[in-house]
Amino acid sequence: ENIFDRSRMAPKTPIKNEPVDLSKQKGCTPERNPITPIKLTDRPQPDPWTPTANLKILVSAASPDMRDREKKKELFRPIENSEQSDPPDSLQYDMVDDSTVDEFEKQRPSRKQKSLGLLCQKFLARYPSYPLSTEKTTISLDEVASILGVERRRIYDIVNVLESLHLVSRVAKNQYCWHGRHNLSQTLKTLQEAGELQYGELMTFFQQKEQDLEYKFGERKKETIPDTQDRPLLDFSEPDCTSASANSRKDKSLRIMSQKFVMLFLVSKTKIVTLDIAAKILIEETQDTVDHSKFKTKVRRLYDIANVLTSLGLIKKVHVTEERGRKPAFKWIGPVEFPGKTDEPRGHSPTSDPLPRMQRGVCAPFQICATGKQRFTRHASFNGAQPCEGTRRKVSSEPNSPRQERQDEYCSKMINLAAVCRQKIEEDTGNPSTTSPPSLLALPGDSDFCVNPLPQAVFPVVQADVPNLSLLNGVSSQALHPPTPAASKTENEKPTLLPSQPFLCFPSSSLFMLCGGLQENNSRETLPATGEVGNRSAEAQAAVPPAACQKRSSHECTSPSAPVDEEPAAKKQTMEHNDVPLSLVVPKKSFESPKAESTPGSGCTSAVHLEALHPDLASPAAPEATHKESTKPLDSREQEKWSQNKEPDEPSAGKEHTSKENVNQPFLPQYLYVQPTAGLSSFNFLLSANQASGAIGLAASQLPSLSVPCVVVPSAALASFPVVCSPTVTGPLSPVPDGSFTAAASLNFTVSGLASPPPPPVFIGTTAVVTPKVSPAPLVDPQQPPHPALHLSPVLARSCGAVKLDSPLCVGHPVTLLKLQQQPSSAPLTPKSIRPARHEAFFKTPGSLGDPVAWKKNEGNQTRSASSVQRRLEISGTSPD
DNA sequence: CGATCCCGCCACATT
DNA sequence: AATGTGGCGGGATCG
Repeated sequence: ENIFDRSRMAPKTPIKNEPVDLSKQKGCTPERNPITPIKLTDRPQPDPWTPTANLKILVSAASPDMRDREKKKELFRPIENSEQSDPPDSLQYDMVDDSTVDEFEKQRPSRKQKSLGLLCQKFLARYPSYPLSTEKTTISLDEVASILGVERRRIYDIVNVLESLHLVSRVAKNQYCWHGRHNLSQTLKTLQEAGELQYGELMTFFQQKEQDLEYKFGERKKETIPDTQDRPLLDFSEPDCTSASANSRKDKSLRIMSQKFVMLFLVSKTKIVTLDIAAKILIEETQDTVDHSKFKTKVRRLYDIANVLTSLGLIKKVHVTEERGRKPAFKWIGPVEFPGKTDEPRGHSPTSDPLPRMQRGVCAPFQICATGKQRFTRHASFNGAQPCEGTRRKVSSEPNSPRQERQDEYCSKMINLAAVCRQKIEEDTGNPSTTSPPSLLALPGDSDFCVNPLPQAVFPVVQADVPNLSLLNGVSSQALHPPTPAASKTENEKPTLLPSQPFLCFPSSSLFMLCGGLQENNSRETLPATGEVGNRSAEAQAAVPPAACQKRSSHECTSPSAPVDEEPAAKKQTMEHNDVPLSLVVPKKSFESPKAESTPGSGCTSAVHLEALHPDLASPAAPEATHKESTKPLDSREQEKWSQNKEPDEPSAGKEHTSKENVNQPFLPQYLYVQPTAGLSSFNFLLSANQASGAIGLAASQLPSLSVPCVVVPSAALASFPVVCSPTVTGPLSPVPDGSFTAAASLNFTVSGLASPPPPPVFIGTTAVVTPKVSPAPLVDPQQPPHPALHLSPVLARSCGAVKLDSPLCVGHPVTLLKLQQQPSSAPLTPKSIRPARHEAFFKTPGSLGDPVAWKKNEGNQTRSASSVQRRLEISGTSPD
């Protein structure tokens, strides 16, 4: 029947006249209904039992004219209900009862009948799970709403979730395109990958924590990255390439939330996620304070999402009994493996690039990049991610180290994160547009960065991991790539598929540690210099309200930070506590806390956060590359990259600096990301922790531009990408004076000329090291083993079970270590210290780093602006393809 | 009484 | 300005 409707659905003219309507109206006259909630509507109409008839009517109603929801609701609703439970209940009110009604009525409303889950089922029932490719089904929201007898609002809830899984995509104003589940596995796969990056550790942490801590080691699964962010990496949906913009608003948090929620399941070993944990994890930001209310709201939304997912047969409700008692939870009952790829036991298969094929044809949300068409989406949530075609640069530093591969990925991830962060920041600051606004920035460089992977070292080991990376890369790339490559000429970029990676987001907060290492914060001061350097950046700075930044920082600092010192213990405790809604904290706390300490000097304590990222190990490229190549029409450049990746061996990259030896040791590459706080808002820096201390300051002068350890990104312009850098060796920490550091950095920047003329967006220095304060001494405290672990990048974690322990921490709050930890942390830092942990060091540490990373920016800015337009256009564009 | 989550106000975006 | 979207949370139901 539905189908029927559909066919007809076309806007027929409203038939209002039809008999039915009349009856309805009668029954439902608004007057009464409005007030009395219930059911009047229901069965008021006597008429037709034939559902179809009703449908028709409804449909007609749906037509634009009708749009009144009220009417519709009332009218329509009945239909569905009637079908199901026919009893038209309605009525107790006599009036209503037309002929048949009578007794049945009462039941009506049970809430359940109106539940979103049921509604969703009805909705899904209308469309084939696996529609023929040929037929494209469009869904009219109005129509559906009327048919199902609900308000549109509810349909949005459903559609948003479906959209997050790409079962549908928005085509136009009130219209969605039904894709069915063809792409579902792909989407899930993508989400899984992204999820591992984002939440892997977290989940592990939580879950384990509950159960045993021990295995952690063993597992490999999720160790990856700390969740730092929440961003929707996946937004594949639209990779608006250019746009980036997007996003401005809060866009679809429901959609994003939905993806994240799904990721949680996919990442979870048990495949069971409790609501409270999900809520905690999903509450992004610094939640600290987490208001109870916020938590509550989050949970409510999760129920909405869960209802839809349940209807899709992807999850089911269960209860978990834990210490505290039984908690509501959901279990994933959907596919675990995803076809497209080969899965490996562990996980990823080489095929990482899932996207390509399918998507293109269809409305496919994701991909696009290649074609450049993409666009549907509205939100650009990830813009940040966008890759950029424009320009990327690589900086290479270290070529040879075996680990480079990882680095690449790592870099890419970072990049992604940065993008995300940027967005976030924007949002936070309230300056939504920050990025975009600056037209100036528009230059490619500004917005996004891309990393180039170095070709280099490869370890056998890596392979295992690789898959993930690759996947990620693929994804990210997709997302990233802007359709038009704009002018980047520089190196090769990959059009779409770069191996780029997923992104990590850094919280707005200031500092992060990536991949373990020490770090320091500082920077603020330095920032200015950089700012100057970057012309645009400067502007950007101006634009960006420092205040905002600070504000944020302050918040963070203050509230959440609280417990710092006792990280370990405290954390654990907290973890355990978590019941409280607020609990989110746990992770974050640790997070912040460290920073607090660390920053002491630096002005804002709050500002600095550290996080560890782990680079992915795997050399992503190979498998992917092949696939991709075949699949997409990538540019030669991409291929080049690929090739490089594939053949990591070659050192061709030539990077200078790092000594391989150093490299060899698997350090974790550490980066520091400094948020621009106060005045500096404009730039973000990343420093590699690893490098020798001196490096930074000295380096500047000494080092060639490339070598620069730090990266500065103009925050404003870029939108805040935070980061990125190549790690190098760890260095002892010399405390480098910030100022000096800065200077150096700035110099490099300039010198390097990296900055593309336009904006000097980003760069990465590899070599240098910065580690100021901490004593590098690797004294590790025996006692604090954990910390070290923390430092380790997630990667390590993977590789090493040991690390894992900490991982939780890491995940959540990698940061902490910083100050306090020093020792401990330091330990990790030092290669030696690291060593212990790393079994498979290579993976873990990208340490060697030298990755050449290239960043690119996109022109995104401009593009972004177009959002609305894009939406519409997008589709059209794609379709042709 | 806690778990669920319907309902729809209302802000913001798009037309 | 009208309409589309969708965040959000009060408060009703369910169990």
